[in-house]
Amino acid sequence: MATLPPGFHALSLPIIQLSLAAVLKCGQSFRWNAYPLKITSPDASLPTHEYRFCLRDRVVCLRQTPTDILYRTVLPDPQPNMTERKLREAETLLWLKDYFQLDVDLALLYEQWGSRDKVFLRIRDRFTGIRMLRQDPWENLISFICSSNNNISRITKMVQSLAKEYSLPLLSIPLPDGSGVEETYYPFPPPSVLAKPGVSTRLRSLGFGYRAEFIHRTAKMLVDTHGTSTRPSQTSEPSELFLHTLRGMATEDARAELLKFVGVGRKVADCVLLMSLDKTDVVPVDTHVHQIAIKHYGMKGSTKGKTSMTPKLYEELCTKFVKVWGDHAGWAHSVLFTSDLKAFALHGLTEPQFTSPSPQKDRKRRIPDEDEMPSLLPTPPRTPFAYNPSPAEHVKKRARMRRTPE
DNA sequence: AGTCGACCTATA
DNA sequence: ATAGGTCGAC
Repeated sequence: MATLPPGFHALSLPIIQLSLAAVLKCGQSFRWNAYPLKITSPDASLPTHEYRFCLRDRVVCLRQTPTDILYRTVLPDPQPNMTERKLREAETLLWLKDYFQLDVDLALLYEQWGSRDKVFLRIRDRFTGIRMLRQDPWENLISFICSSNNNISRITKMVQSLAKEYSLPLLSIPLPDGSGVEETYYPFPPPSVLAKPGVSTRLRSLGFGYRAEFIHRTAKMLVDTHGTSTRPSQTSEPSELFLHTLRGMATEDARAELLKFVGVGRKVADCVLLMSLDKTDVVPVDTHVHQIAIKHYGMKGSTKGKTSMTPKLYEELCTKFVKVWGDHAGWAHSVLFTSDLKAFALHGLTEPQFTSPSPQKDRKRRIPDEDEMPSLLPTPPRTPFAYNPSPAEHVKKRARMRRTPE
């Protein structure tokens, strides 16, 4: 590290402990912005991106080198004096350590997961530095209410528009690419704001769909139960504090509390438990995780015909993964999940690049074969269950779809 | 107690 | 047709 960019401080941290690029865009938090930096020379020791996140009272900017996290605090005007700024910078450092849970030795966890699980061994070197964030429970809860029947890119748009619609702009600063264009940042709105009348109608018109009512009603439940104190503008509301207290509860009790909210089923509750309530062993099971379990961990089910996610099956999958990975099973799950996301992304990126005729005669949108889907590259062992003896129904449906080319 | 259809919307 | 599901009614 020769010189630090203006305003930045360095926190020594091997990239193996944290990969910002992987962690901030893998569907844990939906409110980080990533900006490419203009590259003058292809130097691997220089950051390629800047990442920004808007907290209640400041914007945190991050860059990463192989050996350090570079961080910078941006405060709204008027700019405080030097001693005050030092204080804020110290707060940001504390926030970083808490948010990224830097007390947890990720290299050690990877080693343990690898020794317990051969499947994990195959991917660990290609997906390093993927750790669980320690998010704010309120924001996390609302974000994952948005996640039902939804994909990451739309969830991201929804959460961002929620902040923009219901929070005042905190500050504006230029993009880091030197273009001079300014971007405005909005904090995540507190429960009292989303509990106000008319919110669900507005959210619907913003494209939240049936989740609009869930969000409004959940916010209302919280403020009706815990009240909304006259807050001196920059502190947490009672509802938010309540959600924080779930961290001190046993997993089952905390889960029971979360399940009381509308739009919160087992899957969403488990996401919140894992991502903001310190329940490191909780594995949120979705269709994707189910597929991974079938393909690589010998769980029953077919990789094609859709098996419905019954509560019983959900429990079975949970227990299975906890048995495989141990007390940080939820963390390990996140690594697997991210590697699988990457596998999908690769298909989107590499396929159109075949300029020369590929050996497979380019059918448009051909379905990837079983073996190329998983990110677990080096020949995944074909489990007895991975083969689906009767794909007939699926094939038939596809054939019919093709017949309407208009 | 399990199972089933509806639900907003965008995209492979 | 499905995306990291949940709700309400059998």
